[in-house]
Amino acid sequence: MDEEIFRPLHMGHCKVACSTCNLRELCLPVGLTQHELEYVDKRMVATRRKVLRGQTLYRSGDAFDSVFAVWTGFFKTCLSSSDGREQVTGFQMGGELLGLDGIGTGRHEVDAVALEDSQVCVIRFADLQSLSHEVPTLQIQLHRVMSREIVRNQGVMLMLGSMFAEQRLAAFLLNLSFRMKARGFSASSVSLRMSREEIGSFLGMALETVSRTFTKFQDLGLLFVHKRDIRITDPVGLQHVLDGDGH
Amino acid sequence: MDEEIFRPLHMGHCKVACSTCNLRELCLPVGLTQHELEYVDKRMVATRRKVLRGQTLYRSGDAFDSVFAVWTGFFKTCLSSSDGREQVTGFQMGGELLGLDGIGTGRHEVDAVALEDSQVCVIRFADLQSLSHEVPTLQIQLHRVMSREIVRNQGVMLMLGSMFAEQRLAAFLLNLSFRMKARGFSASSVSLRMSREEIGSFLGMALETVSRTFTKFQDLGLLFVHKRDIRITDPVGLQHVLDGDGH
DNA sequence: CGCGAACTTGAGGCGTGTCAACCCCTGTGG
DNA sequence: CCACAGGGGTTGACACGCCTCAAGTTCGCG
Repeated sequence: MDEEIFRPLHMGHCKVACSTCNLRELCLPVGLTQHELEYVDKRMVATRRKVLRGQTLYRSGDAFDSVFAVWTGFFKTCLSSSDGREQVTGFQMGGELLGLDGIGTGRHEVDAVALEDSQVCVIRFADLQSLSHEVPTLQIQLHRVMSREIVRNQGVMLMLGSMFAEQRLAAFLLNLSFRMKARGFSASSVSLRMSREEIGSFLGMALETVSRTFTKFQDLGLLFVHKRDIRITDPVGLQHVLDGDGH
Repeated sequence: MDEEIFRPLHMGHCKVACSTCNLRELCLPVGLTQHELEYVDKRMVATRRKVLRGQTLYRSGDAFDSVFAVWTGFFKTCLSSSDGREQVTGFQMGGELLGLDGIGTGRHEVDAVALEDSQVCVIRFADLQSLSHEVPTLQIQLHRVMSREIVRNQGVMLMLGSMFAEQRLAAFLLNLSFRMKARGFSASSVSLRMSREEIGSFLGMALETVSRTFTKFQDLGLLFVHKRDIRITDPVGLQHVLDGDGH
């Protein structure tokens, strides 16, 4: 495959330093002291891996031995059932962890696919576990991340179980906007990295409904849509849609 | 309140022993050696708490300091959004853990309500964390439990996002049946502890649709319904419904 | 005995999925 | 350089699954 040509760019074994990473306040080591960070740098063997757009970071069924922190780029995770139904279960951006699904069984339970050229920090889970013995803050932080993932997924369940299409899309956009803002990007100007189909799968609706709802939001003056570029002009209005004002 | 009368029965400070618990192979300490189990008994201060039917074990917003293992009985967890929508996010039975949602923020994010008179083991999370330093198997096990919770929730997302009402109810019943069987109960004779409304909330459908689907399953010869007693006569047929055979 | 909660069943309407046509953009190969 | 194919997106017409509303039943309990 052509990708072999790019191997030198993969930086497959480049050493990673959390202490100097600009995502450290959003990522696993949140709240660690400088001293702890440097200790983690020394002890945790994390390498970096490049994943090109469309490539999978891991697949359902792959043996689990590492978790991955998104450094640059954008991912989706999706779960496929035996009969071919597919559900996007989340989108991950800088500082977010991938692969926690594999801990339970020792095998990954979902696919993780890059939606744009991306780089992840590869963290061997055995290392993380043993290191968290020595750095209690790190252990606490790992537990927090996992717990938040549980809560986040329950929020998605609320969305899928009890909202209309408009509310779901509003929730999705506001969430995306919030996360972009936390990473220093504009909260109003969102560039979607995923297709209408992927949004629809995540939100439990047909891609046509996603498209229609975008145009409806535009007609309502809440945002401007141009392909995958969204400019949110009325976040408060979007919040009202989410809150169900008008139903 | 009358419940004060029953205080002596609450066994609020009764010492709990994992090593002699008949749920130990389903609960947090799965896979620990006898020696490790006894060590856990000595070091982990777990007490037992009784929760009567309809009472809450904890509420969203409560300070988090413990996780709970269901010993006897049956619970639901539900998430309520600001505008009063409510979503049941799960049902928990013997050996399953409650309260993991609170780790991330230090406050519980959902309500946990007993659906029948129940007893839980109260495990102070700080104890669990420090003990897991000394018993690596325990730490691994905790991580597994949390990971499985994440995967389970993603399965629910698949259900809510891409299945018809019949498939959802089939999935729900088969899952319940499976878990009952794992606890030594009959897989075919299931006694529901929750109302149609609670099932509907969990499955993202109206209670009337739950009711109608039950009768439809009965008409198809898949099961017998009598109020909350379900007798599954054709689990394979139910599985076919779940798999979407016929759509 | 009567009340209310839980459940069932029916009728009708609404939200959204499905199917199809069409447009736009990009990449490819003649 | 243009023709063409293909993927992604939009829009419309229609169908259908499920929600809503309402009435009726059963059961447990005061």
